[in-house]
Amino acid sequence: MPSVRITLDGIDHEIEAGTTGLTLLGKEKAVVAVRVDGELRDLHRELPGGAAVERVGIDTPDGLAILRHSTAHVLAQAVQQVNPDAKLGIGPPITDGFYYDFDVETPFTPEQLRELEKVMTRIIRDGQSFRRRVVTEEEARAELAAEPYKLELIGLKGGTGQGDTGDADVSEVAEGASVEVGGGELTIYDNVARTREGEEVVAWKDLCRGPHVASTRVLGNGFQLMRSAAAYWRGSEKNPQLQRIYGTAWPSKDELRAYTERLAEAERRDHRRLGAELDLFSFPDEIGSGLAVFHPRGGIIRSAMEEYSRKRHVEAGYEFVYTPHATKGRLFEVSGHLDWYADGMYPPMHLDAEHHADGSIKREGQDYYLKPMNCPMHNLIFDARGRSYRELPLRLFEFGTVYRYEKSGVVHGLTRARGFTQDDAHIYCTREQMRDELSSLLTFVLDLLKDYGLDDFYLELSTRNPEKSVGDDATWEEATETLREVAEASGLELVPDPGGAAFYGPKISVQAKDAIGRTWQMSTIQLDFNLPERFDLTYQAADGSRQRPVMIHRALFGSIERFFAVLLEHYAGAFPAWLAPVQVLAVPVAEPFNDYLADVVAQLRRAGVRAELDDSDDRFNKKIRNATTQKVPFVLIAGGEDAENGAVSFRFRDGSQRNGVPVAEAVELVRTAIAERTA
RNA sequence: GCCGCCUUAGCUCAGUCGGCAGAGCGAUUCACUCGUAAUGAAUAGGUCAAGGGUUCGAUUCCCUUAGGCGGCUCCA
Repeated sequence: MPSVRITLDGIDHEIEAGTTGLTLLGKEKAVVAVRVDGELRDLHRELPGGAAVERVGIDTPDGLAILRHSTAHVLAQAVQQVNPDAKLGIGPPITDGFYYDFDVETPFTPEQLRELEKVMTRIIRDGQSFRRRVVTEEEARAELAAEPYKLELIGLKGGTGQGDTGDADVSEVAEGASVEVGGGELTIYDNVARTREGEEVVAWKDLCRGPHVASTRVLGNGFQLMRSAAAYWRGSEKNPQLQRIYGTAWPSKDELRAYTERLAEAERRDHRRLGAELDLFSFPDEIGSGLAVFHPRGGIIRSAMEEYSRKRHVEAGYEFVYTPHATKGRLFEVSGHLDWYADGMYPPMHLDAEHHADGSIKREGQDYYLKPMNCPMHNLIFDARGRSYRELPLRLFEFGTVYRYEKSGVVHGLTRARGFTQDDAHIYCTREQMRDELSSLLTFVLDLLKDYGLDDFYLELSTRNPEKSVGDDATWEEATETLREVAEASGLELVPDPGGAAFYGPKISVQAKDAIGRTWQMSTIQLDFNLPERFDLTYQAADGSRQRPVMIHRALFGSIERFFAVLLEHYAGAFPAWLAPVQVLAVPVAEPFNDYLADVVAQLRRAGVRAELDDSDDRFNKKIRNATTQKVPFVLIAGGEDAENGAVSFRFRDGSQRNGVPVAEAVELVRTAIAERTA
């Protein structure tokens, strides 16, 4: 056999011509594929001479994607084994798992998922190998004649590229924008099983770019089917819905367990659950879907959040305004909202129409709308009188409540509500001021978010969607570039979001990671040259000319309700003392010390602390337990020993204690922790 | 809006293959109460989401509506 040279992870190797990844690396169980000159390949394929070969470990992002994608294939095989009439959609890997879409007569039931898991386990134990085979378009069409969706994918790419999503960008596929057109050749993967006689048979096949793990055995350590749901074919609601099965897959059972534990933790932190447990807010059916009421405890947290924000905004030179919740439609015609977002607005209330007895119109009525955004009203404040360049930047701030008619299926607790309050500001400035204003604004935003306890950020730059926008290219270009420069100067990671901008201008959004690693879109900063134009806003410049201001839209929390939910989940309900609804709970060791502690509570309240005394009939240990489940930051305990010494004992939220603290010192300790937001 | 699932006491959930409904926590009352996560007992609390249909009889089966949950689409 002639030999060829390759490099393996940078080290020179001499191998026999025709050696596959499997022969070379088959003993290394953690290697699921190789990267040959930068391209991911199956272990079954030959390693070409001169190639730079790298191991792809099962724990790497690529390795996990391959593992999950292969598991998706096994799922599809299982589905078709149970139900040969099921037609295949696509089955890509996604974060932490995979899905596969099927066209089936009836949706999958949870029982069927358990059954499918068993069938999958049998396939996996069977040790089938994934074998890649290049086919022509004609061959693919012939072999997949019974798979209409696969045929559609073949047709989509004009005969080149790949069919299944492979490692395709899932979001692209979901949007149906571009089923990946990579590869240049069509491939089918055969799942080859071996009979007892040692004969190889093709158990199943699927159009797919791959790559795949070498054998189904690799998948046996940690997969689970999670749920089923409907999904539109190629992500468009104009298309039929397929039945999607979601699954997860991991290299080991421990990792699978860690993942399910992570899900359980997220569920325990769910703001809807904590909101009820801690008596913070609710969504009464009587009011309507997506419209929250805040209970006293939630209310005090919210007001503490708002109060601190207000203070910081005053310091940063914002002025406070108030605007109504409803307006005549004309305002949103001028702004363009009715052109772009009428569907997302509550329908109009038609008011003031009068009719003659014969039904003819005596007076035309007016359409009034609940406001979905505050900016048009702020523009009217700007325009209420002539403005001078000396007033700029003019920063108008409002906790402005807006109403958006969210579709029924998308309403989700406080994070996606139909009525919510934005911490909304609009900054009017000159073009010259714009850059400085934006960069100080970004600093302000990040500093403030940090004060609320979030500190892991990245930025997203949302750029123009030509289908949904107003204004000319040059203006958009200038606005976008300015934002980009400011974002890049921050030193934070900047992720592009093409087409994600609002109709009037591009935006930077701040994405924050919470305590368990989920990211949330928080603040948005949008640069807008268009609304000032539409509202014909002007100021008088130093030379006496009339100039058009630039407008910056910004919200830090986005929506207070949503930010509340994010913090609630971030802290798992254990708010820092400055936000906690009850900051101190005083617990007497026994009834005779109620009065003593009542006096301590009174002192705390005088110091501005939200303190309560637990003088219920519960026994001492039960009171401690109650304080713990309510996640009170400071529990103050007093019994005979403390009372004699004019002291109290602390029990902190982590269970630690500090006993015999003189009352004055205790009050000071609590007061300081709250004022400095340190506990 | 679309698909699926769900709705039983304030909360979390049992249960009835169609025959006037149960637990734990919580609440109320009484008794108990001395050092860091559950004292005991009693009591109250439900048109089994709403409306319609099938049936001798419906919380249970069917239909409609509302609300919730999980996805999809959407998210200015």
